[in-house]
Amino acid sequence: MALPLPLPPMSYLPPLGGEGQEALGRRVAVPWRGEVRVGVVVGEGGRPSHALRHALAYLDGAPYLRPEEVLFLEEASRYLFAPLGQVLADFLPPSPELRHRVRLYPGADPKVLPKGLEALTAWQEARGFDPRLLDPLREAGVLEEEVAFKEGRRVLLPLKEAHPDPTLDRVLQALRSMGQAESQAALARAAGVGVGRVRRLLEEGYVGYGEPLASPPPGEPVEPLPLPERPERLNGGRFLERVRLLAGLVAEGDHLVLFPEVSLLERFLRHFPRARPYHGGLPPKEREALFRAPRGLVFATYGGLLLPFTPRSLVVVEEGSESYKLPSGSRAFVPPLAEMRARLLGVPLTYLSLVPAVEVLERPGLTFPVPRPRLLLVDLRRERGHPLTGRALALLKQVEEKGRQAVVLSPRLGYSALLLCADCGYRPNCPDCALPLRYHKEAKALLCHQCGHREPPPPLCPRCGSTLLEPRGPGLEWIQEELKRRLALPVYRYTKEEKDDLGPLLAGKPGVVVGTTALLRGPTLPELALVLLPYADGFLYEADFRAAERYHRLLWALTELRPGRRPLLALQTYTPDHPAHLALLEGSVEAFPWAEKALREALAYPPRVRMVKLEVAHRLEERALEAAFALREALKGVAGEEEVLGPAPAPIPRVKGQHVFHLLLKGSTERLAELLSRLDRRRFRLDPDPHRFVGLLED
DNA sequence: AGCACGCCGACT
DNA sequence: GTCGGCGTGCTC
Repeated sequence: MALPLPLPPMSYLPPLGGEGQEALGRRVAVPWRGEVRVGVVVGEGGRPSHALRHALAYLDGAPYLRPEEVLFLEEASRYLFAPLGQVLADFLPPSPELRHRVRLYPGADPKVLPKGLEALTAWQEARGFDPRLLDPLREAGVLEEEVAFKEGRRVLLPLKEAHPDPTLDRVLQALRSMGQAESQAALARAAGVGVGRVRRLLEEGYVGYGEPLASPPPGEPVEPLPLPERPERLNGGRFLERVRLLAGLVAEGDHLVLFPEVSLLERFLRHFPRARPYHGGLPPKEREALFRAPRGLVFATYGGLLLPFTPRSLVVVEEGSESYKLPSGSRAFVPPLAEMRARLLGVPLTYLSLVPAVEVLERPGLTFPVPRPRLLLVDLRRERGHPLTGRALALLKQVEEKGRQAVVLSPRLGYSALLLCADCGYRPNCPDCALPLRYHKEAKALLCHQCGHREPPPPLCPRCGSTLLEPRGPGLEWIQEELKRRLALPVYRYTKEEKDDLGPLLAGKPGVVVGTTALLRGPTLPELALVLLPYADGFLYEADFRAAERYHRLLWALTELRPGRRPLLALQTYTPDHPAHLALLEGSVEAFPWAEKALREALAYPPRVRMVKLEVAHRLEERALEAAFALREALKGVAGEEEVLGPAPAPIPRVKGQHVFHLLLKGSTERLAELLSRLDRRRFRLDPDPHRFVGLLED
């Protein structure tokens, strides 16, 4: 039985009265450290080395997971170097709440009840009793327990068309126009009548309780673009062409389509009336319902991988997206798991994306022609003007004159202005992280974007006393202000945290939006004519080997910000001849990934070998370094020179008051498992497929 | 993960 | 003498 906790499976005896029943894949309630928790049976039999406890109850009539899903969990656990329970925790939808009642077995002597538990001669809700008192009774076998999932939330639904009584009919029609009501009182309020009227309708059978309605799927279907053969990857094309290609791949029968994030899933969903969404944003009931009976065309985020059905095929959309990386738990990167799932189910898998990930390049596939981007490279080594060069301003002026729209993209808030001394080069740092503090003009404060540390800016340079201490670097706020100063256009802001109402823009009014990459997930601007990156290199200067691949993918994604038309993409950059730029000028989505792949081959980076990251962190640098070297030491004689990299300080060596060191291990899954088995897992955190090297791993 | 236990250095 | 951080073992 596996609990959704970072633990390997544990053994229990079947629930009393449940002996001999099929158990594999069923959910069970079990006593766990004094409380009751929900787990899934992942195996049967075995020879226990100690006395086992009884599970309390099966929670489902039929298995919740099939043997196929259990096998997948086992394989994924091996692949991710994570306990099976961790994988379960990552992929299982959250369990509904438990209703747990207890009493003393009717035959038992009430004298066994300790003080305070006398009430247990009758059924009682288990919560409210100290689990530490209940557990001994359970152990002694005198506690009768009843465990089941709580009844789901039920809503009021109309059952008939009309009611002869006009007053009651008004209430009925109110419910019909609402679709459903939370409660009798809610309906009465909405209809402006007393609850008595609603109760009458209920008694007469005109309304009744039922499951909440699923959200209605809108959608204008597209003409499918069928292919003679099913390729393993499909790239390029326009967005709508990829939608049509997908429609061709999943034309009939059961299919599972994975998306990196909900916003992209919904963009596709508009064209697939047949598709059912499955993701964390759905009401739990809806999600649960699909999990219990998955079929048809399912559009899902990563959790869809555990849906207990065998689709005809799997499609992974935008396999290179960073959003496939789970930030916590097993820290899995999803596409390889999708591949594993398809292999175990014996069904084909297709990657569908604009720019192929380096990892999938070698698969047989099709790349469709892409409209050549309109790219303008502004060389910051030659052009004057900061943060906006003369050329950039001229472009913005054009947008203004023509009454169009522009997007100005800043590389995260973290790159907002730095406070720099023009005399001595002094730059204030965060006392807890080894990061320069960012100057936030609106807040008139220096902020650490990593840990949130905040301090007032010094009036003079603390090092040389100069008055020339001022903000430098094109931060989002600075750019926003500069735009407001130079343009008559309204300026909007769009970040993950702060989303201005873009209503006027969506209605076609002119304006400029300043934002982060959150803009890629935002609404489509109908009159978008210009996309400007005032500091394109900011996206490139990140300390990991995938930074360039990400940047290239970002540029291509920007060319699709306004499907159907091609806004001008203007980049202010110190490296105009970067291969990613050349690839766009060439109009090739594949050229850069191929070059990148060759580079990775030469350096023995993924995908040639797997790489895992071990992270050691401590408040004291000495201790962190010591622990990191201890890991290296433990591998001495076991691992070869080329299999271990580091320890090295993390790109940002101090985060949240902790000094961070990394150790990288390279090799096959089996080899890595062997190396990791030599190490004490409590001494480090593991990332089984690192994509970024900045920051601390989350739990 | 979360908890108990024991060790050890630090400090009122 | 006590407190808190840290390593270790364990959960069925």
